[in-house]
Amino acid sequence: MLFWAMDIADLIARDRPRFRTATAFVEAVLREAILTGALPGGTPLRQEELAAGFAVSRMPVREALRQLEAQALVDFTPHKGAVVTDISAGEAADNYAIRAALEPAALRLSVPRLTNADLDQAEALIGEMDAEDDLARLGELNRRFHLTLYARAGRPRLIALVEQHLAAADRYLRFHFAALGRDHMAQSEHAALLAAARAGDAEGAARIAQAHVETAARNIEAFFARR
Amino acid sequence: MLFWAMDIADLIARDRPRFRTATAFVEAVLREAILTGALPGGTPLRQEELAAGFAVSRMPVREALRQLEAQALVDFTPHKGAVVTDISAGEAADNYAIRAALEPAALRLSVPRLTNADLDQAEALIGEMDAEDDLARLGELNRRFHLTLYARAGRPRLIALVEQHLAAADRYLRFHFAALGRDHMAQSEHAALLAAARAGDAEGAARIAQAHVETAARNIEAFFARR
DNA sequence: TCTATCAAGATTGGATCCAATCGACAATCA
DNA sequence: TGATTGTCGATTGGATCCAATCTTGATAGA
Repeated sequence: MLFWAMDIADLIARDRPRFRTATAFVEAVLREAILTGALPGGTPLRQEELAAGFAVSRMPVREALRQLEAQALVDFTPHKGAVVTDISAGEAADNYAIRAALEPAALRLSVPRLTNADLDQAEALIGEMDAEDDLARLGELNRRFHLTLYARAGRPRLIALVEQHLAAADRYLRFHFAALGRDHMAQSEHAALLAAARAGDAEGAARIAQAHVETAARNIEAFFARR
Repeated sequence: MLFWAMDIADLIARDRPRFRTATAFVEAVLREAILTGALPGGTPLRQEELAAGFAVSRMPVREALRQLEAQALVDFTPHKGAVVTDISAGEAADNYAIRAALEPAALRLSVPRLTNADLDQAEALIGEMDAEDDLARLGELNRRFHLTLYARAGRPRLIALVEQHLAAADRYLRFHFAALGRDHMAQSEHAALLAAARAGDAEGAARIAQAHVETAARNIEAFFARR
């Protein structure tokens, strides 16, 4: 049977129609499962097992796995199969190095063009984060807050890259929160980031964002060192 | 028939054994063809045609196309097929924005740990570029020069991202060189970059690299504006 | 006891076949 | 005449089957 075998029937009934092809559906569900931690790093992904779980043949599964491989979410070895990429200290360091470079760049482009509606939405998201306790929701809100501030960068590929790495970082944050509880420091940094954005200070916002990511990187690094 | 139908037989005989699977082979050849411009942007990629050209079934072709899609080298539309991503001004701007952010970051990590052998190799590559006239070779040398300086960053995913976008940039550079001829300015910037690296000045190298990428971005932008 | 070899089962890679979808063009109706 | 519908060819999506490869465990030999 499958890990979330009980929910999969509902999932198919609910979400499958939203996708044009079975490949797209399988890919979306697997990515979600990996990013939320439902499929932990190191889990082997047997094609036949997944195909049975999704009630499709092995082929859409194979194509979905290929795409996940290109997103560095699974490791593919010829004739051995796919394994969920495990979250090592090295992987985390890479992720944060990339984000520390990309997110300030996105802000420099986006901040001067943000509308009041964008800024209000970002502020609302900070409020929601204060009230939210569920980790999965918190990660989602955090991502949406940051992406709202990057929305006007006008560089779709750049933003897609940021989004991808932001989502991957949720896997580390899960550890982080589990170890540290709620991160009040991050919330005050979010407020500072929003204030800079509202003031139209792109350079200041970029600096805060870089420091924000680097702080998170140090936290995770310390966590891995203790473990 | 296939675009490079005459060479494909030799290619199979020579390079196919170097790959464990047909999928990997097809993917490598297609990527090379796209990046070198042999397959220009907008070219539709029919699965059956490619399969016949590579003397395989449609399945490895499909898997290869999925991976190329995740690398933004082809656009995939359900039930319509794959098309080589065309090089627009927007795509180029994205590429350069990403590189302008990532390459300085790579240098800050790598420069302090470069060995004399690394630096000598980079210098040798500059010499080779002076002597080389073939555009394809020039792009390859340019890429190797930059990657040599990033080699000690110790962030494999970051470097892989840089490598991928550096390779994609060759498609724009092809236009650039075609329009402008050899770029002497870039060569002197390479020399300045190497000098900073030799002096152990990571920050200075990062600044030069960022300016280097931004200059290239402006050149390409101007080219697209004229066209 | 340790190592090497080999055979069987499991699992993936690749080929072929069928179904679903799209595009274009012709036919029909307002 | 113009819009709509329907049909056919082309092309992709998905299922099933076979081949190639890996893993595991048993067996033989030193």
